[in-house]
Amino acid sequence: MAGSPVTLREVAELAGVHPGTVSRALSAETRDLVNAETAQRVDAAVEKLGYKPNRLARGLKTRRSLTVGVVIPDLTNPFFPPIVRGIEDYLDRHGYTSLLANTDGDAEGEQKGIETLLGRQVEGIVLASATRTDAAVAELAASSTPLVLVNRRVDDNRVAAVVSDDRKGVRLGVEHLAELGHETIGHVAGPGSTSTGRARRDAFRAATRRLGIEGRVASADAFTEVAGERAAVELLERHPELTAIVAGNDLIALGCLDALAAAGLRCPRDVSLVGFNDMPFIDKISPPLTTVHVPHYELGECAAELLLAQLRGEGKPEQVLADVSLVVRKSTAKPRR
Amino acid sequence: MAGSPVTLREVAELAGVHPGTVSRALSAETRDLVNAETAQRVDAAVEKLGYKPNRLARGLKTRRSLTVGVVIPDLTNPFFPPIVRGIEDYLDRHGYTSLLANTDGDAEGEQKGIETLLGRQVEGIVLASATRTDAAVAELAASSTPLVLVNRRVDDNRVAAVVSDDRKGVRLGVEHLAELGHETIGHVAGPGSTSTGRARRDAFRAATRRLGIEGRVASADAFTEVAGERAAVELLERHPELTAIVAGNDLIALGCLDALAAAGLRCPRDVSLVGFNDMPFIDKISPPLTTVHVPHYELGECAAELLLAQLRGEGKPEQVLADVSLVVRKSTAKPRR
DNA sequence: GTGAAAGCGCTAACAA
DNA sequence: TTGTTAGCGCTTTCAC
Repeated sequence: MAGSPVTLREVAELAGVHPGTVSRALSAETRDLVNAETAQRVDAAVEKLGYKPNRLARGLKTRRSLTVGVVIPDLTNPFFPPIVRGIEDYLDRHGYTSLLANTDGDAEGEQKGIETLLGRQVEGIVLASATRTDAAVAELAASSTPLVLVNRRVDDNRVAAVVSDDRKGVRLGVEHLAELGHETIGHVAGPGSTSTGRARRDAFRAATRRLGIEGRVASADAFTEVAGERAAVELLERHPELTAIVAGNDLIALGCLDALAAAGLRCPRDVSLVGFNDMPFIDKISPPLTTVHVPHYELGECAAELLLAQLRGEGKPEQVLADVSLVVRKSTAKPRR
Repeated sequence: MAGSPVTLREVAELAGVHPGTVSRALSAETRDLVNAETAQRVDAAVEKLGYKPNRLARGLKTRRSLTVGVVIPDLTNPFFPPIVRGIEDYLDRHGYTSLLANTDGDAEGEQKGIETLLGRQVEGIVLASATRTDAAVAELAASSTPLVLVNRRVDDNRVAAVVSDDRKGVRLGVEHLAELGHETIGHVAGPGSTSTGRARRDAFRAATRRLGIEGRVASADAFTEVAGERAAVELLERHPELTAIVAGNDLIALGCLDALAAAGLRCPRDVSLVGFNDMPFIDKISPPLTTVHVPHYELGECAAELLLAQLRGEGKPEQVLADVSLVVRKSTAKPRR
């Protein structure tokens, strides 16, 4: 059925015109440079032959691959697929394709991923794995490759980023807990090397202080369930008086749940728990997690939009803050008397 | 930092040799055709200039894009990311890259996705969205594009596929329930248009018959929670006597849980439930789901391996059956007296 | 409005 | 062992 691919040259022959003319007739921007009748003849030939332009060849000539790279820590972390789809759907609507790279959470993997993508002639990169002082990101930003960070940012705020409103999210969580009557609240922070880990921790400190609540902090060294559990165990040992925990994200919250269970504590009866992200399926766990909802898909779309704008040369790097909201489920309750 | 990309020509100039020689020196297969000393000079120039070969150009010449397409229903379905990573990791180790396409579950989306990928000059396709009589798949298979199906197969068994052992999985589930003492078991099947939906339903019928158990079947029209719930509601209404359900997959099992809750039934106290896939986080729900474990990641790796073998011209299309096992958690128990 | 010709960056015969 | 030449499939000046 496919045979060997039809080339533009063959279309030209069938239509009885020069290859250059076919090229012009087929490109939207140059189509009106060609006689309407000729253009139709070309269309007919294209149709008849089932011609599909070779994008590699086109890219070679135009020096545009119509491809962008997407760097994420790990596709199997359910947090990322919605972001990726947001990016891909947006790109798709604009004729672009994305290439994915997983870093598996380390700087080396990130560097390698970026290089692979660059070797594939991506025109720009959306990166979700940034650490606050990310060397690879700094290098990219210094180069001429358009770059947009998503979810996490770097300290240098000249690099474009679309992130969720960490400060507001945590504030909402703490306020919710305060309204329920909690007076001593713990926070299992994500790694301080990430903007999200740091910003949420700072926001936690600020919110508790403002509300006159006792805040206790422990740090997980990764946004994972096991790291969250370790930190939560420590937090609970040091501060058995706390009646609620705000977790650095949902995965860490899962770890907190493990730690609570291990300590013989029930959630929310003994300790209330608030997550961050509202990742897929987190409403199915037991107890359904009260968490800060982040519009993942839109985050991705927005990042893709910013990137394409940069590629078009429009608009300089920009920082976008996505709004968040608290979704109250069953992991929070009044503190036990 | 990046500047305008360094070309092979510039490397040649710096090394004082012909571009052709550089090309030879840089390709592993032809490297020994060139003087060791010259080769080193080339390496030095490459290093100095930070040369990165342009894969588009190479692909244009060699007619190999080193790219394969991956077609899945929806990346945000947590079932697929592990498969995709298995594919990508394998490809990566072999110098290939993958391009992703989401079909959103319909034939039209699939057709469109395939076309997009083909337009991107993919050398082959791994497809996870096949229906049993998939027209797009048939067309692809008839063409010369290497193709490997994963997870689901088509009725035509000449097309390569790596799928899980549906028959065994369901048998394990039914046997487990039988051992617990259940005598009337329901099955909420997935769509009969898919190989998995059909095979599991057939396996259910066979297993119940063999064990002398009453089997009751209802069909969901999609592998989703809502479709599963609808079918389960119907099943429960028609057969209130059943004490256990085998779901077509984990998402359908989630729907069954909803239906049970709506009917005021508790799991596993009133009705036991077995899923299929053991997808990420399904062990976190309430109650943790007893389900058939499928090695997703390995499925992906295996599919990628078969595809690359086809690309090398080795081995003809092959059918691979991945082994499964039952993982017993908390959603199954003895039937209530 | 269309043809001619050159060339994107690379590889692969063929010569030398 | 290395240089020469041609060309992958396409776009884009430049003439006509």
